[in-house]
Amino acid sequence: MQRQLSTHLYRHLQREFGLSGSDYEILVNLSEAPTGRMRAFELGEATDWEKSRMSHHLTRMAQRGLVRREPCAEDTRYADIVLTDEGRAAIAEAAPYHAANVRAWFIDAVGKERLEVLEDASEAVLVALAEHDARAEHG
Amino acid sequence: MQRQLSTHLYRHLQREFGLSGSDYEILVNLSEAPTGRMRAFELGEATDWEKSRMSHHLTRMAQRGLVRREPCAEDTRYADIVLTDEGRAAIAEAAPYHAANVRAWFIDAVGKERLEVLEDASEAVLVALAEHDARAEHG
DNA sequence: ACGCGCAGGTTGACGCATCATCCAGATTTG
DNA sequence: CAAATCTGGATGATGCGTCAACCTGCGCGT
Repeated sequence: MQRQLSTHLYRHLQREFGLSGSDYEILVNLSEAPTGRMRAFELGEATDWEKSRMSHHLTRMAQRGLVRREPCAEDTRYADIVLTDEGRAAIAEAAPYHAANVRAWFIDAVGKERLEVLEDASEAVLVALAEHDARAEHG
Repeated sequence: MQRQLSTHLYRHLQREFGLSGSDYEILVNLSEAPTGRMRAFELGEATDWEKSRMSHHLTRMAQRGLVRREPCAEDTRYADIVLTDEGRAAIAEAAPYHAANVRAWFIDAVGKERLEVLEDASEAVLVALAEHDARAEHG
């Protein structure tokens, strides 16, 4: 089910707006940032991606003109990521439709009560994984 | 959560047994087939993959010696996919550990009651997607 | 003051997934 | 019977994600 849902969601984004799910995630985070600029590792925390994935993806998005790397004052060696006008336009156009799809296909289909159960279940799985990691580290 | 769980599951398979999640899925299906041989499109139905993904993946698995394409009696133009000894050994070794991980990290963590709710929810999402597809086709 | 570790980030190689396109043989249709 | 169509499948190009290796300054210990 998860696969089918993601496939539908991302296919829609791709066909209607030329954005991948990953593009969308980055653009949303950037557009929600008050200053409109973030460091790569902040995006990493927000999206929970590996740093190398982030770097590769930002490179590709920069080539398509959605995003720009801009030298960051105060921290010589690193760069800020900033939305281009094009990037801002893309997310503004896509977001309402994507949100509507998520609501129709997932949130409404699942319903409020089951959604709460699902949140608890997710939490429980994450706890189980964290416990396993903890054991692996010092075991 | 779904991403974290899959990552853990597949990382374990990869590191301990050198198998990807996709490899595993194919091997399980083949090893469960009474005759030990299946046509590619049967595997496609069982896994719900696109045909081109199947073809590419079988090519890679064949190169690694897990699987073999064997001309199929009765149906000249197509080929059966058969497990090699190596493939059978790989799945026999990996399956118990993988199943244990799925149980510990997912099934037990979620618990029986929540699991049932989750099944209903999945079903509801699939219905919503199917309805959308139906509308799109003749609309 | 200097060396060294480390956090943030980049790069290259590789495997994987999708799309579009093509192919052969079988089946329908005119 | 011939032409269009359908089915099962292969292939090439391209984008994505991971791993391993590497680079670069900052900060810490001595």
